[in-house]
Amino acid sequence: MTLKIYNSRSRQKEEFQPLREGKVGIYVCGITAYDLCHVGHARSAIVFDVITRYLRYRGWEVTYVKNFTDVDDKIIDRARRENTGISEIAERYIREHDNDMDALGVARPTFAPRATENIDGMIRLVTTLLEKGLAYPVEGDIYYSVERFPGYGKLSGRNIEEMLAGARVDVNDKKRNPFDFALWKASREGEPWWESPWGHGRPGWHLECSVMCRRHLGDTFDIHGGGEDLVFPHHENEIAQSEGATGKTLARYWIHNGFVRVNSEKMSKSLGNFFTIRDILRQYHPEVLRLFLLQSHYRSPVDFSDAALSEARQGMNRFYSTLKLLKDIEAGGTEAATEAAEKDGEMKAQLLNLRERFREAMDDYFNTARAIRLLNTTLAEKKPGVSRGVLVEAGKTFLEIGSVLGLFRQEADEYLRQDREREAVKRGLSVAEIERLIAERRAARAAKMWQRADEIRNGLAVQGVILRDGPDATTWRIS
RNA sequence: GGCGGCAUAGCCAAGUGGCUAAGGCAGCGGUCUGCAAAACCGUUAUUCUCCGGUUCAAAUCCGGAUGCCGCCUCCA
Repeated sequence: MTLKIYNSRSRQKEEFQPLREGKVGIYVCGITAYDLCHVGHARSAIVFDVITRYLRYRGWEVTYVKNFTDVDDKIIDRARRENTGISEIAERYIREHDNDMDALGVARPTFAPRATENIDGMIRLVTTLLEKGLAYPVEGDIYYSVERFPGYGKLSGRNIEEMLAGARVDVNDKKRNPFDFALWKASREGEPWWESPWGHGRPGWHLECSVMCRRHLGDTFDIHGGGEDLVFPHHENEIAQSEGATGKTLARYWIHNGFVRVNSEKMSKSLGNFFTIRDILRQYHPEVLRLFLLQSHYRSPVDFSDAALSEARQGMNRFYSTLKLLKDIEAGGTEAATEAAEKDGEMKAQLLNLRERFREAMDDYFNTARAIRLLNTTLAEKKPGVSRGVLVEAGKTFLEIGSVLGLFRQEADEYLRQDREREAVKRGLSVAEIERLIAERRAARAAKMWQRADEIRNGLAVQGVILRDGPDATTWRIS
């Protein structure tokens, strides 16, 4: 069985064959550290987190590189506004980014290089491009000459003439062609600068990625990823720089994730329709956000809304309720499970099948939506008639698959407790008050005062508190 | 203006040539329960935006229409 990857470059699914036996190198464009990350960044991070987890699950040794852009116009602007240096700004938002990613359960990459740590490499690359006649200097700036690179546009499926015909290109008479882009910019007064053969200056945005991926992964590596919006011009320019300099293919497979939308529009800083990761994590468990995002295929757009998250929360509760049930069964606390039962064979087959079908789904260019459906389908398979041992095995299989998707990482009891407390707080309910009423109702029930008991339950139900009478205790959750 | 993507039930969403079109949420009926909840059983698209075409066979391929979105400027 082979893994199929949709390659943006060829616009079709291709069989994945790593360059080096048993190893995979993957580079993903990270963030520009000038503000808090929003749900769009979360999607990209989670998608590539799951991709690397799956590649590892499949047995490859993965080197995962994700960079930080820590010098850029926006960082400079922000530093100026806050009257501080760019490294303070970058440092702050890299830290915040890491906090958010940790909270989301996104594994740290193997390497997380920063642009400013690679200035020497960038200068060397620009020098090579100048020597090869692919770049030219103008007043301390160095531009890449897109016309000198024959393959320009091959990733995004454009050609220079067509784009020129479409107009809407910026006016800059320093450039020979409007699509030429800055490799190196002369620093103006008050801007950060580095010493270079062309005077004091700073790197253009695309340059860092060419340098950092090459440094960690070599001239040619397996997978290059990022958000859909990076296809043009960022990745196109990276190809021009890297392939122009080395004469070798930069990345063999290009993976681009689709956008998060809000009311059918792209979530973005400039539109102002974004939600930061931490805003969302105040309202929902990280795995709810994860489930929500992974329920769609990574290339499809996904519409973000509170209703959609709330729905994902229901799904997550269902999973964790089942995991709790399985755990209780393992602990021997539930009478339902027997030691051997007639449906064992069926369930075992189902579990074996689940692993296989999970792999099939993920092999089909990381179809997490299909994978999640499999979990749901398995959930629906009858528990009665299956023995304790097999149910315990089922729980383990779920956790195994969950570990690839980054789900079910928490103890079920703890998850459910946190969920109801979070939801109670969101609705302005007091946990202590709820529990007091439950105690009162229990007393009423013991005395068979059904009317009072129902009054309390209905009163709580109106506020969204659903009670569940168990054999020895009453538990509650928020609808 | 150029290039590209998407359209499947009340909502979300998989399926990209052939068994009865997955799954979730919501809804409805039932078992269970003091009443509930959970769980379980059953049920909810003769049909995939529309119109043509190819084929023995299409949600799936081709052409056209409509609608929505993205990239072309910083963007995950």
